[in-house]
Amino acid sequence: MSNLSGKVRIIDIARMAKVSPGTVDRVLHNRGQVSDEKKEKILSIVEKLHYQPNMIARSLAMKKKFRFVSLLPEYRSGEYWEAPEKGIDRARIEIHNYNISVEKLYFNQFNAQSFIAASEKLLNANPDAVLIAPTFRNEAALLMEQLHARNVPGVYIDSNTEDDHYLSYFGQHSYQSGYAAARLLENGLPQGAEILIIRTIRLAGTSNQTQRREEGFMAYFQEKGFTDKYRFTHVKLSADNDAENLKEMENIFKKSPHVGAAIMFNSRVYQVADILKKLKIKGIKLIGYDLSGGNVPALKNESVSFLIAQRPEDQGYQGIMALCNRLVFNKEIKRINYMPIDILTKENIDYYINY
Amino acid sequence: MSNLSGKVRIIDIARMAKVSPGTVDRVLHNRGQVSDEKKEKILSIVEKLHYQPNMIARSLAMKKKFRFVSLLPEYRSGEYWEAPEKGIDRARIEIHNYNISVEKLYFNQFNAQSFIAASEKLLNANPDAVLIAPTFRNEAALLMEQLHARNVPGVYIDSNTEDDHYLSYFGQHSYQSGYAAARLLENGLPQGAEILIIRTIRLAGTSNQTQRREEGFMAYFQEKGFTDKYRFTHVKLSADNDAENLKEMENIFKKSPHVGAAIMFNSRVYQVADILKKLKIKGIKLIGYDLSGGNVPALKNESVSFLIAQRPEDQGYQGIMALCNRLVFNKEIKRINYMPIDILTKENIDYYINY
DNA sequence: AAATTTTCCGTGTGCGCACACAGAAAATTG
DNA sequence: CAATTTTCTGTGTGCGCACACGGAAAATTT
Repeated sequence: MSNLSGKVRIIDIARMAKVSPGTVDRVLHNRGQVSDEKKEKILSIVEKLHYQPNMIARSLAMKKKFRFVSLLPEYRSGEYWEAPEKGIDRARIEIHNYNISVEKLYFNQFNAQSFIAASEKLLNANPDAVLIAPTFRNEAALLMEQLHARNVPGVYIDSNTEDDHYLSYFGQHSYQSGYAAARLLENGLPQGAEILIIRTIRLAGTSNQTQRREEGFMAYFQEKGFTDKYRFTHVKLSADNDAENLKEMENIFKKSPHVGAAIMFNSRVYQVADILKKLKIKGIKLIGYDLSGGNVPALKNESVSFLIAQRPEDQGYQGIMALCNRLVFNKEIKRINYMPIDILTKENIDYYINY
Repeated sequence: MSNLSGKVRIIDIARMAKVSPGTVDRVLHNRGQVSDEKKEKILSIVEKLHYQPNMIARSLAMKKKFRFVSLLPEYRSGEYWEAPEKGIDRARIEIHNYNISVEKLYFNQFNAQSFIAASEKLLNANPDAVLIAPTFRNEAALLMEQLHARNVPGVYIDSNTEDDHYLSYFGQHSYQSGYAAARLLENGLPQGAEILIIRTIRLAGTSNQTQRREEGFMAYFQEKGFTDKYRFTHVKLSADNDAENLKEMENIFKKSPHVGAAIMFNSRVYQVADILKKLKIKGIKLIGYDLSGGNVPALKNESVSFLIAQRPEDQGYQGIMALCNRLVFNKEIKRINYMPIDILTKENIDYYINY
């Protein structure tokens, strides 16, 4: 080669194959119009020299503009879904010079109809790639199928569906995270203690995510043969009626003096912490999920013992980057990407915030 | 603007300021040779339009080659220092098209002289930026000072020194990680239990890293007023004499029947797990650091309860990327970057490996 | 065998920027 | 005021690649 950096360029290959750069280009992009003879010669040289296209130059030259669209639940400041969006923005800034734009669409996570409406908008936007939080699984699968038919790659974050039309998934192994939570909860718990499993009643039904977590949680005790060692009580709280929730919890503690721990599989364990505080009940080991909203102060003031987190910002970031790697850099993308199951305590949480 | 993407280019600014692109270039790079009048006009337009140079195009055009050099301890496969190097390699591949090369130098982490020798090699290599694991703090600080005098930015990973000539640091808050470990160890431990604090004797003396961890660990018990609640026993093990270590531990357990937990602040807790297994001692809560070597199987077979990890791969990756961002993209770099204090158990470790 | 179509291939241009060079304008000198 | 120096500014080239265009060579048709 005659270039300084020692990197193989198209023109190097062209010269070695005694053809023009244009011909090499045609081979590399599979655009045909090349005789088999020259094609094979070029490919063998590409192989031998381990040619790697200079992505910098490629993206500078590329005329094509990519349009990414994300579809996430609406949120208010401090809520869970702020984090994935932050990750998406970080990715956007990083890749916007590759002629990639990222638009955002939102739906109401308690209203399937709004998801459907947003889906339509998304399809009309004619995206080159999409990132979806499939809160409504069936509707999401339907959308993904349509995208697949149009050859538009899509990634899921947070949870995935059972259809196999998506390019990639970034999220937690919900079952295993419940299993890990069980271990933390059980550690040091006295025999015969009562464990509260608290759910929030929702119009839309229990999410698949929290359900799998609960399954994993229970599996721990079953596998260890601890189902008789503790008492499990299921509690249902309203999503909005605080007064009623207070009464409900008061009743439970009246009936059960041996409650040792409680767990909540969604991101609102701080509400339970609040209730316990109001009832002046102490010494209950509380475990919840995610860094959102009131959970951080609750962990810091020790009313919550552990939080299980799932790197939501990374999910957004990596989801977008996967699409970029696929479309722009033509890389292979791993299909299932489980995020680490982060265990947060008062003592280490500071190093997870804004990391 | 007349370009499609809506991005401001140098030529757009030139046209608006009624000058040539070359003049704008001179202003942007502070190369002088521009009249104050035009300079100010150009700068005001740059400001108003929020001009952001296209880094893609810049790096394609840039003639300058950057030479990064890393200085890490030598290691054998599976050992701790394999991870940072993996991160460095990942960064290297990602940035090699920006005309950045990364060379690696090594030293023997038990021999200060080898660090000094490697330092000399490093300086002779005339690097544009360096990444250093300052195992030998004084020697590292000296090296950093010389680099600083030559205007060569350097980052520390793993631990840092007290000099202030480094650009940035990526590593764990050792003290706090010891504090967090204490919390995990104490949870569920019965009153009066004995806690073993195990060190490895080293010729080079205790590393600053493990010392700070131990300080944080002890601080937890002091702050909580638990110093009398438990008994603390310090144990010293040889770095190589397994037979002697076995005898030493056997003696300890003969004398102390109430050992409830043990902690080791370096990455070799699996050795203690081995010893306990040979002595057929069970029910001891063992806590250690890092995912290296035998620690992973020890955690998985439950002979170790918790491992504290510090994302060594990320340290290497982010360290190199920081240098790249500083030199190539001229970005501001955060000086102190504490890595999350990851808490690993049998239940979540799988999702940290190869993440 | 000439005309037409199809297959194949080389050349040229531009992406946005850095940087070299030449040349114009202004300032200084004699 | 001409000659020289200094200050300033515009033009041109290339980084490695994608892609359009035009045209040569071969294959096919008339």
